[in-house]
Amino acid sequence: MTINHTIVKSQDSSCPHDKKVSCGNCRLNTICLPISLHIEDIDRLNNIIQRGKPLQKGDYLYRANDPFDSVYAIRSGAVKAMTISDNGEEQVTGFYLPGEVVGMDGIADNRYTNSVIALETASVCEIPFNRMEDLSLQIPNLQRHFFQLMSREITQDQQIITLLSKSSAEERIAALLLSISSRNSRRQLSANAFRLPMSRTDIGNYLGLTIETVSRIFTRLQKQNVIAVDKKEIVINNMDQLRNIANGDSDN
Amino acid sequence: MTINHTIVKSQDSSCPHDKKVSCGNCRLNTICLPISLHIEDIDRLNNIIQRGKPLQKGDYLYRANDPFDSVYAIRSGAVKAMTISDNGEEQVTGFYLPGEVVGMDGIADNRYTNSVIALETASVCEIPFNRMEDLSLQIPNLQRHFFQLMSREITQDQQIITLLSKSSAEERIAALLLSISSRNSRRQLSANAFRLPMSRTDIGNYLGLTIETVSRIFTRLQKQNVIAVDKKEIVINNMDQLRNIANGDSDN
DNA sequence: GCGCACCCTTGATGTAAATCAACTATTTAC
DNA sequence: GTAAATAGTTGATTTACATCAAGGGTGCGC
Repeated sequence: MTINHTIVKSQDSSCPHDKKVSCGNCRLNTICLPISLHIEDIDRLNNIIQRGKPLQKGDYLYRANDPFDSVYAIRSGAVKAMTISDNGEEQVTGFYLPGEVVGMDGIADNRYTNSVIALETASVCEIPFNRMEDLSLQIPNLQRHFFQLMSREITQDQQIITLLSKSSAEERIAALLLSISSRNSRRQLSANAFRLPMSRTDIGNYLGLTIETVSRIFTRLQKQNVIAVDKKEIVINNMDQLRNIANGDSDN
Repeated sequence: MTINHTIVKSQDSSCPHDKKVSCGNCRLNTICLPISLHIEDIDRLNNIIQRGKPLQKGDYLYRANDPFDSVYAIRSGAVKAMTISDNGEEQVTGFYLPGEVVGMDGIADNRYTNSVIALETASVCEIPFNRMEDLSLQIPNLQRHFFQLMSREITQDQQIITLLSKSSAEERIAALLLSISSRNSRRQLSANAFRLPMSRTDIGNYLGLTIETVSRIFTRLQKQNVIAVDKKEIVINNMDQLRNIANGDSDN
């Protein structure tokens, strides 16, 4: 466990020497920070960020109804956010990969509405929100950046709404694979071969499908030679066709 | 037309004398402004807001891909937001009633991702976003307020995701009716009797259902004596049962 | 190294909502 | 005021996915 955790960290975090991790030398900073931030501003932001909070698979980063005080940038690994509805059913509301920021649902009512759980060993940068707000008053670019982050979360959620409202099971799966692919390539990882950090159950829950349907779609896409599936390892063999499928202009 | 428009305005806007409408005397200001704002701050906000832009039914407030520069508070009437996906299908992403703020999807990329269309005669308060940002640097409560507004949009979108992912047609319709009911009551209007501003087509599109299904569910709920439907007029006869249905603990 | 649990796959059957179709009511247009 | 278009309802049929059921892999604990 500890070994595995260390390995992940040294592979994925911005710097092999843990104590020295800072926003200034983090290779994810083009994703998670405003590009236009001055060096001295990055330092000021870096000073309010708390690190060294590695999560093991299944650990909660926070739980729904916990009092809100921070948002978190994922530094390595992956997490899922989920809500529990009145009747006790879980709904996965998102997957968050390195460079992405989670927790903004908590701002509205000063309580998180989601719980966030590590899908694998993960490390995060905690950004205390009050301090970030104060700093935003002095660094307009930072204020703008957080407005943009939240706006992007809104537009992404609306894309999921469209997916759930209008798309077939096959289209949903294809869209999820493309989303992960493009987020990987933004982090300079392969767009064509990657490991899914989440289970089939999580995928089904997120996309409004049963686990059986998810499994069948993976099998079908593999038979069509669009992807190759080996457990959680995915290879996209035909990106164009996968895009066609996601867009519903499939030829079947 | 003009007559109808004038009537709506004098009924629904904060002040019968149009020129004198201001945030300070608007009866929606507890909904759309931070409660803790000082009077002089309200004036400063009021000064950047642009009014007198009444929309007729079917008018666009803005279109997807228009450059973003403002968010809009609905003053009277109702609007819908919708996106058009790659394959040309429309998806209604939200309905906005008086006191609610639309347009925050545009912040992320400086372009609106949604189009916003009036469902009936509607007037709006335009809030130029750059000026609001500048003002936010001086009024921390205003900055916080916008973070909260956007956070609330996120949590609401996530509720829709859950609805689409997990709920039956009947549950979806019940949830929409309850949502409109509670938003009406927040504006001191009846929670039990109201007029739906949107068509069956819009409802179906929003909830991921066909128009036929929407119609059948309305009929069914009426037969169960949960609601009474007359065209767009809705009366909720049994609020508790409607809530039960929305929560999926229905007795059928 | 064996057993148990969990995750995933595959097949058979059921069902809620979509689609297809016909009709009525309401609004818009001339 | 009548015609045409638009919006909504209701019924018959189809279908995509859920559900039910069984079995296979893989990994973890002892």
